[in-house]
Amino acid sequence: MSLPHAILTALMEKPSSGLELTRRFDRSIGYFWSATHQQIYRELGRLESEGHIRALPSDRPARGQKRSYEVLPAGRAELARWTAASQDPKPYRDALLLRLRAAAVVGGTGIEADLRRHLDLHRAQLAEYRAIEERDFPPDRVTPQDRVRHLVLRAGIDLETFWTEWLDHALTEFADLDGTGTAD
Amino acid sequence: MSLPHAILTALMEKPSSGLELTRRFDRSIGYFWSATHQQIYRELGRLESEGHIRALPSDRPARGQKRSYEVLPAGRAELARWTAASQDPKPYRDALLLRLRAAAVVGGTGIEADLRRHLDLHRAQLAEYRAIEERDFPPDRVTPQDRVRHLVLRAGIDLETFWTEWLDHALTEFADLDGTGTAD
DNA sequence: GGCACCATGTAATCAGTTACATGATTCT
DNA sequence: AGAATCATGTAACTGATTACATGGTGCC
Repeated sequence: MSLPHAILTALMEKPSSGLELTRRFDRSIGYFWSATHQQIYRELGRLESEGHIRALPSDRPARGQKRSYEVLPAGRAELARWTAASQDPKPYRDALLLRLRAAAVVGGTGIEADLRRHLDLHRAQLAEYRAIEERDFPPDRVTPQDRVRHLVLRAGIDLETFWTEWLDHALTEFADLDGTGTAD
Repeated sequence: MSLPHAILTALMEKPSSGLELTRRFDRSIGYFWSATHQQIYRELGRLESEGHIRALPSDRPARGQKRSYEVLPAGRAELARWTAASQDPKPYRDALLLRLRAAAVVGGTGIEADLRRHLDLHRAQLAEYRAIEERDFPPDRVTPQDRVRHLVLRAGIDLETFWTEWLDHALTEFADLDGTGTAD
């Protein structure tokens, strides 16, 4: 039950239409909570019917017409409640690690090319995060809000750093294995 | 489409019944691909009807009776195919980072207790992984299979290390903020 | 017989993905 | 008028979660 709260957060930061939200989910928010436009429109409908958000009065309701939303007090209260509530971490799932374990059991080195591809993707993501850090978080002018946001970005940077290092290490291991034989 | 392959991998390592698989998913495999017994039984049925696995001949089919499965050649081939196929990484989702961003916008420190709880959980997981590393991966006797498995375990250890460090850092940031005021 | 535990399932629901549909606006 | 793009949706499906149901075995 996180998507509605992701949308509430985004709308608190700045009232937006569905498409604008979609674009923002492709950038900042999507870095840790991705969503497609279909999900977003469906959820905007729910949030409105629950009284958590409302369309800006200036926007008349019509298909193909832009409709921007803002958060109502009830929505803000719900967001604060959810933020403070205790939540168990979701069970972790990682297809790449699973595939590596599978590769160990079927004895395949066919996964190597994809490891390299993932390494490139993570390197690119890391570079993007670092660019954001330089642009948006200069050492001076740090409000409490800025510090929390920087903390979140730091998690992204450190995670991508971990993956690039791990994949790099994995690839050298595989290079070794190819030399000594991998068949079961 | 990873659960069937997770089950195939587990069954390749050792033929098992549904409940035994469930227990193994609570331990080793579940560390990067969790599944409940309901999912597992459903998937075992599918895999059997597709001819990827079969019940061991010794087990007669009856409700409440143990039924162990083994992987057939077709299942092994499917697993090898899937292992070598290219797959895009799934979009990342992390509720805790989302909540932190939400906290920044509603100005709440109520999330602190849960950060501490998550820190404890990650510390415990890290300790468990390290224990497994010491028990199952002594420096000597390293077959290629062992090296790949160690690599996977290393990913788990490094990820948990990252989270404990990050959460620790986050908590000190929050301690600072409480001193200077966090309200928006 | 009653209870705990082993073992296998069914059903309902929910969140996320994929494919497709439709209207409005702007540019040529 | 046609094409591109902006903008909002519908529908079908898949995977995962939650709650519940049922039978079997061993033990007291």
